[in-house]
Amino acid sequence: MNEQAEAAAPKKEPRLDSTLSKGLMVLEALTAAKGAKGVSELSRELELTKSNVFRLLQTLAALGYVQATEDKLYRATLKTWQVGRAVVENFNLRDVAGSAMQMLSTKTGEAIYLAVQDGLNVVYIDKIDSTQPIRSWNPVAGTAPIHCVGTGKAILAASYGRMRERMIGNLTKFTDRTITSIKFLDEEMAATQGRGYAIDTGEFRDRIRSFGAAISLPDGEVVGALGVSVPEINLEPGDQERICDLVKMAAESVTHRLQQI
Amino acid sequence: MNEQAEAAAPKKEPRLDSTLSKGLMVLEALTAAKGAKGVSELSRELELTKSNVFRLLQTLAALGYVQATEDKLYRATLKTWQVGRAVVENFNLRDVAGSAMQMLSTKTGEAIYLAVQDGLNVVYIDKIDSTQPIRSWNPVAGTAPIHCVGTGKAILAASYGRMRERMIGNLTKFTDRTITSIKFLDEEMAATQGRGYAIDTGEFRDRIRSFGAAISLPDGEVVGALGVSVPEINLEPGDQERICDLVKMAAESVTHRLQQI
DNA sequence: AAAATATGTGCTGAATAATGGAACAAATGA
DNA sequence: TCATTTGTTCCATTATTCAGCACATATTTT
Repeated sequence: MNEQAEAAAPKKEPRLDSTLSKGLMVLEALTAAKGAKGVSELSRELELTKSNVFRLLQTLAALGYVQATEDKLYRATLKTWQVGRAVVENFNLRDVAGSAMQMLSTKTGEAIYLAVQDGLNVVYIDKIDSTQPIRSWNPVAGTAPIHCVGTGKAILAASYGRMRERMIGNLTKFTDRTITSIKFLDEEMAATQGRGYAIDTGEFRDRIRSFGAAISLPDGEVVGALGVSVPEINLEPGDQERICDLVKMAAESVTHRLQQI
Repeated sequence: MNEQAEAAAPKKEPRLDSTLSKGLMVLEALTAAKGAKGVSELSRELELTKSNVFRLLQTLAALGYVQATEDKLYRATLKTWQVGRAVVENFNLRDVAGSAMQMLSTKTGEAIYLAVQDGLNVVYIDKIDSTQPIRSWNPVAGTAPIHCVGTGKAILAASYGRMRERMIGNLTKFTDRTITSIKFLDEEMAATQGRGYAIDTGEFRDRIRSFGAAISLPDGEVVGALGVSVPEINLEPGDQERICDLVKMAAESVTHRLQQI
C-alpha cells in the first residue's frame, strides 16, 4: 500500500517524536499526581516498559523537571511551574488585547491604555491616542501610581488581599482627590470589586478622569487592565457610565480570548 | 573500583534521551520568548537543524503545548501553563508543612489544621490532634465555610479581590458571631490583611476559636493555610496573642520552604 | 523586474539513539 | 524462609530520529 496508505485518512498526521511524547506523558502524569509516583506505577499507568519510564525520568530529572525522593519516588518540581508561568509573563497582551482596544477607541474616541502591574505602579504597554482635540497624554512605557488611576485601581482591587499591606504608607498624594488613607482605599477597593471596574475621578491628574477593568487568566489571576482616560471637559452627562460599561466589556472579552490560547 | 571504571569520572552521568531534551529546550525557548518564534530562529538559537526543530515543533503542537500562528510562527500555549499549575495544585502541602504543624502542636497543645480552598469552603487536608482534655474535633477531609474559620478567613483575605463577589449572598450564619453582612466582611478582611493572620471568635462553632495564616507561593499566590483551633475555655489571658504569632510564623516558614523546592 | 536570499515544509536513506526484555540487588511482605 | 515487588543496569536489535537536500513561498536586494 505504498500509494494510498490509509484511504479513510483525509488529514495526514505528521509523525511525531515518540520519545518527546512519552517524556511529556510522564511529566504530565507526575504533575497531575497528588503525591510522588514510582517507576513501576507509571509504567503500568502509561503502558510503557519500566526501563523506558526509568530512562525518561532520568532525563527529566537531569533537566530539573522532576526530582527523586529518598525512597525512589519521583515528583514534579517547581521548575515545571516556573516554565509554565513564563508563558503567562511573556504573553504579548498587546496582540490579544489589540482588537478590544481598537473597539474602545472607535466607540469612545478617547485615549485607550493597556497596562500591567509593576510594583506599586502600572506600566502602559500599549495605547491608542485620543481622537479628541483635548487629550490626555501618557506615553507608552510611562508609569502611573497604582492607587490613583483607573487601570491601576482595577488591578489593585483584584489582588488587594496580597497588596493591601504594601500600600500602607505609599499612598502618595497627587491631587485633592487622591485617596491617601488606607481606610478610604479599603472602601474604594470594595466598591471597585463590586462594580467590576474602577473609577479615577481625577486622582492622579487634575480634571483627568480614567476608568479601568482588569484582565485575568482562566484561574482568575490578574495580568493587566484596560483603561480609558478622558478630560472632564469632554464628558457629557451619561458618558461616564457608558464608557465604564464599555471598558468592562472590553476587558471581559480579552479575558475570554485569553482562555483559548 | 576493582578494575578502574572511572579514573577521572567521579560521577557517572546517566545518558539521557536527546529527543526529550531537545523538545524541552524548544519548549523552554518558546515559553521564555516575548513573542512567537520561527523555525529558523529557533534552529540558530538552539544550534539544531531546521528539520529537527520543525519536527519537534510538530509533536509539541500535536500535544497542544505550542501553537502555530497564521504566519508560520510558533508560540507556547496556556497548556504549558496549566500543566505547571497542576504541580502547585497537587503539591503535597502535608510534606512541606509537616514540621511546622508539629512545632505548632508542641507549642500550643491544641488542634492544628492544614487547609486548602475548595470553592467557598476550606478542606482540611491534614491535622494534628489536640493533646488537651477539651478538644475541637474537625476530621481530616472535613470542610468548613471559608468565611468563618481561621484558615478560611486567612485564605479569603489573601484572595479577597477575586472572591468578594462570590461571597455575597453566601454568608451563611452558624453562630451569633458569624459575619453575615458583606460590609462587615469587608472590614474584617481589611483587618486580617493588616494583621497577617485571621481570627475566628467562635463564628463557626460556639465557643471554639480558631486562628489561621496563609501559605503562599514565590509569586504570592495563596495555596493553603495553617490554623489552630481552641476551645475558649482553654484560653488564658495572653494565650490568643501568643498562638496567633506562632501561627503566623509557622505559615511564613512553610511559605519560605516552598520557595526552594 | 529580476535575482538573491530568506523563510517553512516534505522526503529519504543512513545510522544513531531509543527500545524492551532479561538479569540484578534491595526492599518488602507472607 | 521464600516469594514478590521494587528500582536499576546492561545490551543486542531495530525502529526512530536525524541531516541534508529539494521545493514552494515570501521578503529583500540588485
